[in-house]
Formats: sequence, C-alpha cells, structure tokens
Amino acid sequence: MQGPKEYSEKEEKIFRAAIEEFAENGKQGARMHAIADHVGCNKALVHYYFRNKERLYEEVFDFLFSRFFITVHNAITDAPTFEETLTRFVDEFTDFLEEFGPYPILMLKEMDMDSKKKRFERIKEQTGMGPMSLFREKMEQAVERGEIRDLDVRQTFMSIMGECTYLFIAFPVLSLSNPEAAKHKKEIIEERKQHIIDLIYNGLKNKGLNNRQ
Amino acid sequence: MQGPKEYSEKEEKIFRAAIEEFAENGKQGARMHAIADHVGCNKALVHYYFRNKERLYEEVFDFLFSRFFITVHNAITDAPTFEETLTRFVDEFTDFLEEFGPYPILMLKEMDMDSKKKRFERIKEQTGMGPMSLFREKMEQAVERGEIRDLDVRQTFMSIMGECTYLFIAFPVLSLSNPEAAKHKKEIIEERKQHIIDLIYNGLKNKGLNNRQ
DNA sequence: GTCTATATCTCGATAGAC
DNA sequence: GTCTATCGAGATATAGAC
Repeated sequence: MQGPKEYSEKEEKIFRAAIEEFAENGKQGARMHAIADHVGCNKALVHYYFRNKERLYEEVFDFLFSRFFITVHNAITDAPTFEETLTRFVDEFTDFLEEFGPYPILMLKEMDMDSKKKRFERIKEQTGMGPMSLFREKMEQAVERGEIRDLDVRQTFMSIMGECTYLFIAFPVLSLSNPEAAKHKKEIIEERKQHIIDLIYNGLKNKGLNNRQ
Repeated sequence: MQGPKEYSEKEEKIFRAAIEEFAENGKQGARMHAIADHVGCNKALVHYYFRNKERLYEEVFDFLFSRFFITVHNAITDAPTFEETLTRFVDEFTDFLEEFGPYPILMLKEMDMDSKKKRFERIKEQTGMGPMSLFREKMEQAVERGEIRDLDVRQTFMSIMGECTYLFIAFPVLSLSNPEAAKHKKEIIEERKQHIIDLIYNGLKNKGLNNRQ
C-alpha cells in the first residue's frame, strides 16, 4: 500500500495506523493516542507530521476515496460478455473491501456536500469518465447484443455494490453463529464472490420473450 | 414508535432524540447536549432519566436491535409463491431502514461479541425461530416445488439484505449527482424495492434444465 | 421533574528539552 | 525527529436549588 504523497517510513506507518483507527471508530471516535500507540510512538509525533486530527482525517479520506474511485473505475473493462465484465468488477471491488473494510463507503456520509463534490470532481478529472458512465456503456452494449435485460443502470450498479459491501458489514454477526468465520475469511469471501456473480448475472440475463413473465 | 419499556412522555422524547443523535454521529460522536437541545430541555434531565451516556446508548442499541430482529422475523411469512415472500420481505425491511436508517445494521459492529451474543439469544427466545431459519424454510419449500434454484440460503439472505441496505448507505452520494434526491426519497425508495425484487427473483427463478448453462 | 452552576475528566494540541 | 510535561477546550456527570 502506498500513501498519496511521498511519506517517510515513520510517516507512512502513522498514516496506515490512522486509516485503521478511523475505519474502526469513525472520525469522532478515533483517538490520536491510539494511533500513536499502535505505531509505538508519541502523540506529539502524530501532530508533528499531520498537524491536527482534522487534517489527518482529510488525508485519510482523500486517500481512501481516490483508491475506491480508481479501483471501481479500473474494474470496469471491456470484455466479450457482460458476465466477464461483472465477474471482474465483483472480484476487484470485493478485494478492495477486503483490504480497507467497508469504511471508505461509509465515510461518504461523514463529509459535507461541498468537500465531497470538490473531491469527486478532482478525481474525475484524473480518471476521465466516471465509473457510472463506464458501467452504463458496458451495460448498454450488452443490452444491445441481447445478452442482458434492459434494467436501470443506476439501480443495477447499486445492487452489485450493495451485495459486495454487505458481507463486510455483516461479518461481525456472521461470526456469532460461526465463531471460526474469521479463520476462513478468505474462503468465505471467494464463495461470496461466486454467489454474487451467479445471482446477479442470472437476474440480468435475457431469457427470451417466452420466459419473461 | 414505542420505546422498549413504559416511558413517560418526556422520557420517550429524549429517547427518540437519542436514537437520531446516535444514528447521525455514532456512539462517540453523539453529544448529550445535542439530545437535550433537540428535545428543548437541559442536559441534566437526560442524565436524570438515563443515568449516563453509556446506558443510554445501550438502551438505544437494544431497542434498535430487537426492532430490527423482529421486523426481519415478521417479514418472512408464508405465501403461495416465493416471489410474494420476497416482495414482502424487501418491502418491510426497506421500510424499517427508511425509519431508522442503516444505523441499526452498522451498530452491530460497535458491540463486543459477548454482549451481542447475549442480546441475540434473549431476542431469539422471545421470537422463537431465528430469521435465518425461517428464511431457510421458505426457500427450501420453493426449491422443492421447483420455483427457484437451489442456492445457498445464507448467501441469498445476505444478497437481499445488502441490496436493501445499500440505498441508504449510498444516499449521500446519490444526492451529489442529483441534488433533488432528498425531495423524492419516497419515490426513489419505491423504485428501488421494485428493482431489487425483480433482479433477485429473476436471479433465483428456476428456468428449467435447458436454460441453465 | 426540571433547572443552574459547577466539578471532573478526556482528549487534542502545544511548549520546550534532548 | 522524537520525547515529556502540560495547557485548555469541550464534554460528561453531579450537586443542589426550586
């Protein structure tokens, strides 16, 4: 994992710890001393590198947000079938969630509209077409060649994102009925990917007029 | 909306405000004075009724958690087709999320395993069979009568929950590209319900051997 | 039950030695 | 760059009048 700018080794460690701490406890719940402890240094050093909590949070937010955006963007590629496009998308987005947890998604609530809009625009400039437009393109092509049904693009996009994200939200509850879930996390994640691809692709697939009620 | 115990009028108002405040800002981010302000009373009164922040939070958690559990439980009913079972489930669960936001779901992360397990068991006693077992029953019946495919129950359950929940997580982002989203929230929610039911049911439906690749 | 005033505490932030 | 010590803001919590 790389930070957004060039970080010294210590700085990088602090930044990583900050990502974890914010992800675990939210903006307000995060504790500067917890970040310091995790790295094995003093609070003052965290302030030395990142000035204050607000700036540190913003830097973490920017990093995660652009990572998220770029991941989703890159995950939508050309492929001969929409099934393959979907497979790659679910695969890469889930891997992203595995690395950073569902927090990058949940963070979006914590920013005021203006900041969000600004950051959104800035990243869009860097990556060209937004993820949604890209996804729309692939879906519409698949509809045209008769592979899938003509469903609302936004809704479908939300469905995929939701199915992927939910595993990581529900994991603590999953662990209740299956205490060893944490051990088999990798396996569970791979199973989940397959299920999502199967269920969604089947839901989208065009089965011809006589099969559509 | 009813509180878990018998509340006096004022107590109930404070409790409601607390739900909102915790939902908006998380456990640590919530402010006692914000709750008091919202009700139009003094901080001291909040303490008078609920002793301290920790207890208040736990009471809110318990209330939301059992509401969630009971909603999901009641939403899974007998119906001649699985499509109807699914429709009712998506409808009721989404309404629950509309009322309380995605927070009840996210709160599950904030409790330690032991408390969670205890609360889980307690509610299970009250409601009899857990939601998952109920859902399993309905799905297996539908598989037997050839209505739907034989997919993993847990996975399918997660898929539905995820698709429903995500709208409320993504809403702040939705509002970015569509500033009037907040105004049409009701409409958007109803559209989303329809999409979810359509996509999932189509994904589950058994199309006969020759249509299964 | 409800308020004002205040005590107590937690945590972010800074000063200053090394 | 890194630490110790400490300040000060802001929040929770309590005491005590009404």
